Amino acid sequence: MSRSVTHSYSRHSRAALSLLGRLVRAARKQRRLTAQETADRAGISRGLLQRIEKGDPKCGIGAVFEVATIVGVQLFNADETALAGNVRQVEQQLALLPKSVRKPAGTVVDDF
Amino acid sequence: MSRSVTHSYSRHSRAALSLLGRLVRAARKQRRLTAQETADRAGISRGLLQRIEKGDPKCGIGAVFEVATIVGVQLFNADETALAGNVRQVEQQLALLPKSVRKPAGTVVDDF
DNA sequence: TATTATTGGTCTATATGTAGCTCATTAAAC
DNA sequence: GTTTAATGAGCTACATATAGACCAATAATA
Repeated sequence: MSRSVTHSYSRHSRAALSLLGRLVRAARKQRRLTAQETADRAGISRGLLQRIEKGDPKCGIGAVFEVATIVGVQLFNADETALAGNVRQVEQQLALLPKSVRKPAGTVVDDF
Repeated sequence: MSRSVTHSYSRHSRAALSLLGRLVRAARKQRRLTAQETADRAGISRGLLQRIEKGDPKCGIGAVFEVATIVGVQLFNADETALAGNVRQVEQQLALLPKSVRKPAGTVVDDF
């Protein structure tokens, strides 16, 4: 029962998903890696790799990032060390922000 | 039966996951958005948002990208129109590549 | 200080993602 | 032209991600 609620994704999200999938596919072929071979290296099934390259929103983000890493698609346009640095940077930035967000009093949705 | 095979992720993937989660959290607080409010807008549960901000690899990439979009975290350091352009660009790049990757004859793993 | 929205954690039931096959089609290598 | 690896798609069973509740601890406001 309880009919499945199909959620829709924003145009931006779909575009990003599609781009990432195509980037993976292009990078994989440029490196002359077989779908099966790539899937094996990533520890996933070939079917899942197909969905990833198709931009399926329901794929685990860990699997997607792993494949991207394997075929050499840079995430965040940042190399290895840059990532760690960014993490620390955002960490400090977070420390300055209040622990919990709380609406002052009568809060109108002034978000634009 | 069939004991669950726990797969491990590369350092790079984990770093990227962690960074994305922290970026989302920082961006959400800067915009003074409640966890519940953000989850509602993204059409997901508050629990899932918590996992996303924690960098859980098992979250659906669609949900992650949707949340990132909502709180204003740029994916690929590219704006809306740039994404569509990139998709077409990679599309053309793909058209030039062979349809299927096939190993010549005796193929040694010369990948580095 | 008192109040209470916000958050983090846990738990359960259900929906669904994933692996692991199968088969048909395609296209690279010979 | 022939061979056959590579791909795309579909299927089932199992593992698990997710929603949605709950509660306790925290911290922002008054």
